[in-house]
Amino acid sequence: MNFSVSEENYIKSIYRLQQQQEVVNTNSLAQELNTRAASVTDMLKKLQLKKLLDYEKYRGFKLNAAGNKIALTIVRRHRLWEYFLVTKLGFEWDKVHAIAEELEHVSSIELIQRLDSFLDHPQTDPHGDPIPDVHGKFTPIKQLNLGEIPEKKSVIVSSVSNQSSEMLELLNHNNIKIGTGLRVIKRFAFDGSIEIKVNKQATCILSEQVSKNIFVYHD
Amino acid sequence: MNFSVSEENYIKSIYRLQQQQEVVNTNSLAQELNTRAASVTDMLKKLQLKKLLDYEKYRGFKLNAAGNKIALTIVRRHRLWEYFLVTKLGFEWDKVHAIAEELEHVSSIELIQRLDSFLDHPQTDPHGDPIPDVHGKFTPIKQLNLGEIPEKKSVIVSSVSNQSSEMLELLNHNNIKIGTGLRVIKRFAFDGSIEIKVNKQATCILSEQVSKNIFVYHD
DNA sequence: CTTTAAATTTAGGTAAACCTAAAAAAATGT
DNA sequence: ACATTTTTTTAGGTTTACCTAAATTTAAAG
Ligand SMILES: [Mn+2]
Ligand SMILES: [Mn+2]
Ligand SMILES: [Mn+2]
Ligand SMILES: [Mn+2]
Repeated sequence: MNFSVSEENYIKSIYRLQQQQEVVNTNSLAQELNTRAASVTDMLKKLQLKKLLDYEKYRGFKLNAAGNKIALTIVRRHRLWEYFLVTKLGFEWDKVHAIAEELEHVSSIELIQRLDSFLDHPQTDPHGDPIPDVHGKFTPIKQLNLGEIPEKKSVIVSSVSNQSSEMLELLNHNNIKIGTGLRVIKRFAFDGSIEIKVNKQATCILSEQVSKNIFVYHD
Repeated sequence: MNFSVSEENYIKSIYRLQQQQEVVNTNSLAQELNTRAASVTDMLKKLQLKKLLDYEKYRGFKLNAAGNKIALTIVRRHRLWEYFLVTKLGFEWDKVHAIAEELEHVSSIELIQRLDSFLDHPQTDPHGDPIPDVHGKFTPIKQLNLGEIPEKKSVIVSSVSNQSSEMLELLNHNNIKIGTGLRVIKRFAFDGSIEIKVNKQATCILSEQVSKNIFVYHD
């Protein structure tokens, strides 16, 4: 089947919200998509008619198996394009999302296959999020929150949940990116801030607000 | 200003038709866009309102300076993407047009600037058509038709006006592509066919139908 | 168990981009 | 010049994806 840009955006947003809430509700989807609840209801009916959605009036909704598969192909396209934009065209990570939001709707299957080969089958996008393969499969890295790593433990940055320019600026300043090795030196109970060593070199202090947005895995 | 996918497709098609006819008429545009005359009239009013078009009811229409500029940026995007698809992703030339037809509508200006740099500022697309620069300027190669090159003259293939798979197959078979050197050995008055030497090596016979679609410049 | 508040859906409407059929204008043939 | 054909426009629909405002359902509070 073939989907409109709007349908694809709805599907992807529902998928995203499902990572947090088992069942999605109308208002949160409306907020996510910058639209109104009434518009969401319209689209829900359409997606249900196309058999991508489990939906009961007033009770919330979620993607069924078919819907999930579609969502994963869109996520795959989005993240491959983001990877392309950063590694080949030299964009900073905070600039790629909006562009990938458009590119992800280009529908050629062969295009994505070839792009994937050209990029050497990357496993994660510039924000550390996993890229599903052609069949929608991916290995979710088990994410530990830097805010909860105890002192003296060494970890590697796997992803960052806040992908704003401000966050990027802060991380760049401290030479932290996806794949960087960190060691928690000291935790300050007073404000939740932590002192860390970056790549076995410089140390720096991160506020709790920052460390909560950084996800890591064990060394 | 910002244009819809539909508006951009109309603008580009009008531009294309203007290369052949000074003033464009409703029916030919409808045919070009696979739509109906009434739909074209609707869009003409809109483009006129947006001041991109010189248009007088029943009298035909053409892009004004502003419209032309827009057209050239869309052509630029289209051809850069085609070049990317062929040189980086390894597509054959007959497969890229439809995909570029979608990619050309991705609106980021920085994307196209960076893509252009990444590709090393190519001058022509895979079909030999010139790629306009950021300001819409390009040097139109003066096109000679292979069907009119006299015997014993050597030329270089600059573009091919029929970009079908069938044409590609025939050219591939004879090792002819953009940039290939050709020498006209003999012209046969009987059917307009010509014997040519390809890259100073093998010779082959091209029908008039084929040679008319190949454009060349002097060695 | 009501009453009130919040979430969701329905009703009815708009704009973009299409369409068919009919009317109007321009071009053509004799 | 006038009738006929062709081209183009207008009139009036449709579909998609939005919207606001009102009605309905569910959840929360007293
Ligand atoms: Mn999108
Ligand atoms: Mn991402
Ligand atoms: Mn297009
Ligand atoms: Mn081309």
